Amino acid sequence: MVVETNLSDAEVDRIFRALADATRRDIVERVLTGEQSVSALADRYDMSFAAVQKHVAVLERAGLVTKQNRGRERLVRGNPDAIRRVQALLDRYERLWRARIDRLDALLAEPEPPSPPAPGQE
Amino acid sequence: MVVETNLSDAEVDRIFRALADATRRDIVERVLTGEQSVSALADRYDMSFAAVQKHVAVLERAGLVTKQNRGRERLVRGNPDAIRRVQALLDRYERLWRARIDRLDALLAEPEPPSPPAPGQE
DNA sequence: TTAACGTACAACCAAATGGTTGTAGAAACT
DNA sequence: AGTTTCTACAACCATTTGGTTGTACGTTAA
Repeated sequence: MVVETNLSDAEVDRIFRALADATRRDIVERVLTGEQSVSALADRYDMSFAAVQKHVAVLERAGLVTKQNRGRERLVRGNPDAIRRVQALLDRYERLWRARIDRLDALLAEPEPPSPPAPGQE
Repeated sequence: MVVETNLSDAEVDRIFRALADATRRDIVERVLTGEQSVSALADRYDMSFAAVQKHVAVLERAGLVTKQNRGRERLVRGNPDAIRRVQALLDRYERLWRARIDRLDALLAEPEPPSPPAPGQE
């Protein structure tokens, strides 16, 4: 499965920043397990309703959660696409590192010492 | 391959916060591809040396890069372990979401309509 | 209709962030 | 020795962040 990675720097900024807070990560876990209203979420944390509301807003701006109106409630649910996009980013980082290790391994396997060889004139 | 996930909230905070900046993500890419001195990195960005130095310090505190002394230079290199740990975190999130989808699918597959059944008194 | 609930939003505050300049020290070059 | 290079770090500043309280409004319940 190929995941789209067309994310601007600012979008990636918002996603990582949103995940850089334990309360927000906990909210993401809860609403991935099952959707919950903002006040149901707020009951679980030792802070004001408005503070939790702000955290949800940060997650929403980052695209990590969506809100849906039901009566007077706002149901918050997780957005798995955003999570996959971040995973794709980190996969890319790991591939870059792996390519570097492979290059170093190739160098170590060479019989030649670190003399710059001016290649193509063997 | 099983990746250790014994990270405190504060450590995860630092990792995500470190990645929530385009300059720092670019630095991570560069030093994963190959180690570079701080001043070599600073030449590539339109900001002061001290600013780049701060960015490297943020990455180092998050464990995403390490620094090694070579003469008067500090060689910065990426730490792939940290990247794998974040991937493991996101994998966990995605598994949570998948479990939720499976549950919803199971509900939809049930023949019963959404009548709250007062279970055990059929 | 009135009261209670769930939410939105503004105003405010302390602390952290991301940048700057300046000073200073250790290592390398002439 | 003197100078340049690379780094470290302090001080400062504007903006953002993460929390608070208070007010207002739509929705549900009595």
